[in-house]
Amino acid sequence: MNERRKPYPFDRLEPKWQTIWDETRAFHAPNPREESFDPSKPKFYVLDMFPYPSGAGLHVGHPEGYTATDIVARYKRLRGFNVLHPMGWDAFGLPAEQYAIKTGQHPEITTRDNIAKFKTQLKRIGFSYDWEREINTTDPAYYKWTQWIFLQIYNSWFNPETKRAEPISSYRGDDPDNIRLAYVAEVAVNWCPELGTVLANEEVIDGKSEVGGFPVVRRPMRQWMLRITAFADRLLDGLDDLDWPLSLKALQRNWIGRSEGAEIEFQIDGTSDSIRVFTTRHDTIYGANYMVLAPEHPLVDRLATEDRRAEVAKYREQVAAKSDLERTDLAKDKTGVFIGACAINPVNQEKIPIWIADYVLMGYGTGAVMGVPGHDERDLEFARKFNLTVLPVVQAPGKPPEESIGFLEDGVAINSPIINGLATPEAKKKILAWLEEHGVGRADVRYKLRDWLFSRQRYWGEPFPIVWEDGKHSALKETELPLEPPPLEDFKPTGTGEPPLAKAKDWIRYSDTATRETNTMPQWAGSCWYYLRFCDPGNDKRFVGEEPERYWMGADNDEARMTNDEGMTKHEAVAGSSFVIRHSSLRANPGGVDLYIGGVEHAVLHLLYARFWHKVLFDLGYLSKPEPFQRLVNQGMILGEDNRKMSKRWGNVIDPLDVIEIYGADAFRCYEMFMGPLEQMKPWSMKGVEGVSRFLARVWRLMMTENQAGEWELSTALQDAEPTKAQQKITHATIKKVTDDIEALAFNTAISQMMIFVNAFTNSEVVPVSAMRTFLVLLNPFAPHITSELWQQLKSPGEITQQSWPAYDEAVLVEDEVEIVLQVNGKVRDRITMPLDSTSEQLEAAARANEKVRNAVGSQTIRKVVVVPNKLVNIVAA
RNA sequence: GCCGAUGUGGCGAAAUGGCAGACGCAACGGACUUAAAAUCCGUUGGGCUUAACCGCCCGUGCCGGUUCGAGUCCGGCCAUCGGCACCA
Repeated sequence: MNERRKPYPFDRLEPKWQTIWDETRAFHAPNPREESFDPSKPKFYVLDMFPYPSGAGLHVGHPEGYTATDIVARYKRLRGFNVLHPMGWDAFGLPAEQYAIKTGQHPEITTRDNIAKFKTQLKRIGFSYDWEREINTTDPAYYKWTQWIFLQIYNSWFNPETKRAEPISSYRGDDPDNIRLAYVAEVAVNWCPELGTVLANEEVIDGKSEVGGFPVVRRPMRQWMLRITAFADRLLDGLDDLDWPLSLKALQRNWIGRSEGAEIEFQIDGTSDSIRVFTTRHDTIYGANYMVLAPEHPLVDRLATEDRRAEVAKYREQVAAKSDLERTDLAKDKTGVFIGACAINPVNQEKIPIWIADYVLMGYGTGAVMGVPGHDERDLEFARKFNLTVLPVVQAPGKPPEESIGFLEDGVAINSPIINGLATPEAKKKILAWLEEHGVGRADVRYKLRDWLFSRQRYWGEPFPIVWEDGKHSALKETELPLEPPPLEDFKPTGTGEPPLAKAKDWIRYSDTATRETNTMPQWAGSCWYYLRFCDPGNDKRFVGEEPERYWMGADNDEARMTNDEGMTKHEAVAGSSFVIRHSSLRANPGGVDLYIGGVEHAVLHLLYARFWHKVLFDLGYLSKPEPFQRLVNQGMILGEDNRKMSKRWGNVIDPLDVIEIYGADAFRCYEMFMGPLEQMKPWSMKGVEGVSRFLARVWRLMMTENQAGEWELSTALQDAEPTKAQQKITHATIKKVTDDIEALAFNTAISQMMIFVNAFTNSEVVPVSAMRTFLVLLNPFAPHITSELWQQLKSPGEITQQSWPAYDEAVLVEDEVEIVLQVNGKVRDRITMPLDSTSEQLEAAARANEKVRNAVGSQTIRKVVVVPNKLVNIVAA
């Protein structure tokens, strides 16, 4: 069987150019003070979400985003930018550890092998990364600084006055451990028995672990938490000025889940205890005729009356036995028990019974709600189930009170003495004022966001730089970093919740009286700041040098420091004018990572966590900008040819290296970009790759022909000739279209235009070299290998990677004649050619004289004529 | 239920409110070839009409609106996908 004939020799020239780029450091981005640094060049930081190097190697999803950023990086270099385009490895994580448990091979070895494989594969696609900046989160020289940043967080608190993270030294209270941004707390955590570790809320999907899909149960444990909730408002406000997909901003906003309402205090009848509830509908308080506590609420034990105790205990047991999944699954049917005690409704002094029910969650608000069955679906369901009275207190527009039950929107208050007749917003204000006046309530804001559960019971992660003594934790000294994990033979989780590191008895012992923390950090820790490390990866004095950080992360002018998003939340500031000024100046002065492309799956994980760390480091004065990623784009998923998600199960997985073997890296890159819009989900098609490969082969044959001996040589059609007018026009039109499309990340249409260009030159007897050189530069970011080779074959000066991006001349694009569309009543009747810039009168006259127009108008009267110069004439007749 | 995205040929898709379907795939026809592959040239939304040319009608999920003119803007539905989900 003959070897499949290659349409052009990509198998030779692609490795050739990859070697040249490596050897000439073609894509090294110099830092300030480096010899080759050119201060006159503007910077551009274009970043990929660095991969977890799994054993399976690259799949076609990775290179989609990577190709997009590579095109932008190469394009920006040609436009004279100093481009930071780095790559690295997010290499701590469960798969390597689980593999280690199965095979006994140390995760370090697995990780090293996997990285080597990934790197080879990425290089084979021809990405223009600055490999001198490669980083690896499992490298002690890297995680030294992950640990160091953790200590910054540990040694900080959130000052509610300034709304900033500040060093713990500025705290004047008596128990600093209570207010640290990294703290230890006993909380009901997500415990995954199968994985033997706890997980963050963000890592639990439908009651199952995101990794592996194993069941997760609630279990109280002492764990490290990061106080991300303190930053909820700033994380929310910061989104406004970011150039991110709206859907992604919505995901984060949703996840943070801010709601404004009131906290109201209810006295417990016959005791001095009180219970606070949170509500967003304080205007409905007159309808509150019972109260519900979460079964885990700490006051339940105290408040339950003797005769109800057995019942209460039984219910609490039942609830505790349910997994999260069951608890939400059985959501339809309300359950609960009366605990015997009553509360007093502060507005009317009515005694209302207190229940516990699992539809109230301990984790949100105060773990207690006032039951307003008239205007809350869940409360209504509960009241109906247990035959509690239902009183309408908000009248729906156009409906009588009795039909307003179940009405959830804003209406008019009824059956509510203080606020009767008031529209909901006013009613809320008045009730709140009343509650405040009587000292039983205040305005309050609550979030769905929980503090970040930051410890894991794993081996393959960053150890905490923390020691324990007498039940108290303290930080390691900076000089003791990096703290490396102990060498372990047995990585298995203990199953008890005790971390594997606890098995290393020698390692744990810090001194005669102190022991090391044995938990490790979650996989997300390393990726929270890797984009900063890329700015200065070799620095062993600082996590990132000040000057490289200022240069690459954007702001070396004063304006940025003055216009950060901090100090006041937007919700407060919006009342004053300062917000408007700040808002516009932020927009005018973007910074940070200029373009960040990656999958949407990190919406409420990496992208939220990294923003949080960034803000802490910003507050502490280490960073130039309050936000890390100015512009973010999510690439769409690539499906299998059968339109299903690629998976082994369906046998529809495409291996990029197989594709490159047959069609070459350039064709692979171009096809991934030609498939459709970057952000869109789209199915793979081998036929499509073939089509793009044909296009590149046509580019090749435009300049090269095969001689008798089967060798490629320069085509004789190539000449130092002046391009014809038509050739010039198409060349300039292509420059314009490709330039605009790259800026808009519309790579599919850029490639279409280049296909049109090539089609126009195919079969030309004379192919002007100048037009070809221009074209090669345009195509270079997409297909860097073939264009580099052809550039050299054409004996062009220098390297193609060092050319400047062509400019187009608008004048060349101007036509002397234009086609005018003739419409009658909006329907196209004919097309005529007219001189450019014909007057409206000339166009109208030509239209009226046109035979097809006259036929279409017939005996009707012309009512109106719309003329769009150089475009169309529409005759309105009736 | 809430939030978000998407609906255009046989398929992937184009289209600053102004010629719907660019470009590519597939299909069909032709040239080259002993033949095939490769390559090049052409046709290709649906329908009606015509011997043929010509000519006409319909068409961007559905219904309505704004406009001289709507795939595009507005209102209301439907469907598919993604996220959140007893969040008070």
